[in-house]
Amino acid sequence: MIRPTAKDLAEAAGVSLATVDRVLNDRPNVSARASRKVQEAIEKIGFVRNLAAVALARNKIYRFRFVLPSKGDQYLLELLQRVSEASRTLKSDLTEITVDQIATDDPYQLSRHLAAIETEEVDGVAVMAPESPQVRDALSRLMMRGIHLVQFLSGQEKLKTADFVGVDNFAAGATAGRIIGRFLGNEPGKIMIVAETMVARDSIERRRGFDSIINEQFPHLRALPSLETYGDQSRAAAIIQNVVERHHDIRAAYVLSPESRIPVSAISQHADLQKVTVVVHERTPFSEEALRTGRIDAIIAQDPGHAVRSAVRIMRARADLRDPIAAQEKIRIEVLLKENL
Amino acid sequence: MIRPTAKDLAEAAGVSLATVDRVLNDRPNVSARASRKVQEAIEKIGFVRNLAAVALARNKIYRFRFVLPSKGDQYLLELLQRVSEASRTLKSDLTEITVDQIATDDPYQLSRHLAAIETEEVDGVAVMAPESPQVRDALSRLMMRGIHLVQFLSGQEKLKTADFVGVDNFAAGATAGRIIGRFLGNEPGKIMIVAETMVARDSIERRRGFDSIINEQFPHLRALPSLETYGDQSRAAAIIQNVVERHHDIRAAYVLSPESRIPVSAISQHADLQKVTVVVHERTPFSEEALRTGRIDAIIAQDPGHAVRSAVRIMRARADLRDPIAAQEKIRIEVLLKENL
DNA sequence: GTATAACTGAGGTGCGCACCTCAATGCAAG
DNA sequence: CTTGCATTGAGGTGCGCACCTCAGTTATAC
Repeated sequence: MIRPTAKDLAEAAGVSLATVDRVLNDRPNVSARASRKVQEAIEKIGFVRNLAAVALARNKIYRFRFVLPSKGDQYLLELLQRVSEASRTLKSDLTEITVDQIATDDPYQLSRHLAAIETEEVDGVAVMAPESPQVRDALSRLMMRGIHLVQFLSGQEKLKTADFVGVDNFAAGATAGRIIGRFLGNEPGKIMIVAETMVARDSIERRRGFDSIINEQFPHLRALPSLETYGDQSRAAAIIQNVVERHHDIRAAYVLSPESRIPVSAISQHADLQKVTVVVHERTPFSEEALRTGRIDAIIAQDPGHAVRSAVRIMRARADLRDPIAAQEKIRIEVLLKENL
Repeated sequence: MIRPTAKDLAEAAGVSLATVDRVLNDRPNVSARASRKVQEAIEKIGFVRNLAAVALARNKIYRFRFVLPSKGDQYLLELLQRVSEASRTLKSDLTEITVDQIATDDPYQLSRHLAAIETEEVDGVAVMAPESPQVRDALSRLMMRGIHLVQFLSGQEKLKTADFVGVDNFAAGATAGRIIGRFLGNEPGKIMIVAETMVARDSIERRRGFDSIINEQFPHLRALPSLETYGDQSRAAAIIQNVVERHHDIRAAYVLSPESRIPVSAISQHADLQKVTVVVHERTPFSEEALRTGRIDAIIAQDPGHAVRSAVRIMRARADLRDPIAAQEKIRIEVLLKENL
């Protein structure tokens, strides 16, 4: 037999096609005995469902939605591009992807937006938004309405019943710590730490991971308190100037936020910081170029293309009531140097 | 219109379904005018083929084959597992994957094996085998017989018409060089380099990449001539002992080969090499454990799971006469530290 | 025992497309 | 004009499965 079909399966199991269908699709009104006979026959003849036929017969269009921030810099742009790429590629797979750009830092607005998503119009939602109790509740309600949720690349407390796509930020921070610690060697010194804002849970976790490694493994180094740029170029220059004046042995800088353009520009322009080792997060056109030209020394990244595709695969699996393949969906913490860009 | 079908397309283009079919599948006997009308209608109504229906109608089973070495250590095992995983997952996608394990280091045997592959029984072949003129010819002949070839993770000269899955080994070596160079700091010292054999093109390219970085960027370090273990534990211990006796300032070790168990064990056991920085290639249960326990300092890796899935996607695309999505198929050179394992 | 619920089988339809046949039309060369 | 070939349309079949209906059967409760 070339490739057994459901009909062959029915024959092998000694039941009718209708019963095979009931078993395969978990429909009610099947006796334990019939179910067992079908299961055994599946093993015996090596029946494997033809997913193409399933998809065609179901004739279901999967509708997934990405909820992303409305403002950001290059990293957000990168992400949007990856989503629209995936959207194009997956159209032929009966999958339609839409993007909502929301002021995700306004919990009220975000919650309202999530509440307005209709169960009928969407099978899964991937949300990238900062932590807040209100948002967490809105996400829970979303799931209770039967919409599959993916917490996407963002620093929310993990909801037990939701899937998560992204890296462990504590580990990412620890990785940055290891890199900086090893790159600096044995001489003592201080490490400047810069973030857009320390309200973001991502940054907090990275900072904790970073500190844990520096304190344990590199006690001769000292990580300074986090500076916050609030995404403002001149403020960044000012606070960095201030720190440099107060500390004369700054040997490294670690940028916690995914958008590194503003802090790195400020650092590069400061005369006293030409020789510091700089580590940032996320690959963007800016950080890539900075790594090439030596303005920074390493990037800790998570591939946004992988992340998007992974989120879609997970939502797709959930929509089909399957479990995602965990091993395949793990997003790696990448360490990028000039040589492996 | 929910989702336009070929019938809708025919209507919009003002032609028959038969002509639409001819255009969509590049069949002969279509006038330029008809073809243009269909193309325009595709744009106009946003027609996208339903791949599930295509797959079902074609009812074609894709048969792909991996040709892998018959002997190896943990890295080979890892690879075999990933292939069999993919094989299981893809059965429902009408894709059957088989594995041939051949003494790939015997060009004659390998060539004969490749020559024996029938066009009828296989749509694509992924070959992992070392360089040799005879093998290269056999691969060319394979392609001329219409079988799609993927050069898989191996150090062959790239054939222009074949696809390649794997990393740039020169860059991988350079990355190792950068890591070791930065980890060692400014003090001068020597770097021991170990390989199973330097006949393998992978090792040669890595060595070249490594040297280029060390020589240019870290001139105070010196990379010693490559040692060859030939996969023999006692020989490894002996040659390493020999090198240690002749050089008293060895500060790092770099293992070129994918199988690192034997050289790293020898290094760990040597009293004078307890503090050297060790960098190896490929993640295996052994190298992972060694990184965790601090016996090695970094792993330069390429994810075998990704590689396998990528090879399959490429063979699938070629079998459908599509082009693979290059951006998605690029295998990254990963830098693994204890923190981002 | 009977009433009821739980199960089972037979059969049909349709998903969107590939692939095939056959007849009909157009067009150019001679 | 005829011959021959390229082009086009109409129509049909089948891929493997989901989903539906309805009649018939078996187990269970009372």
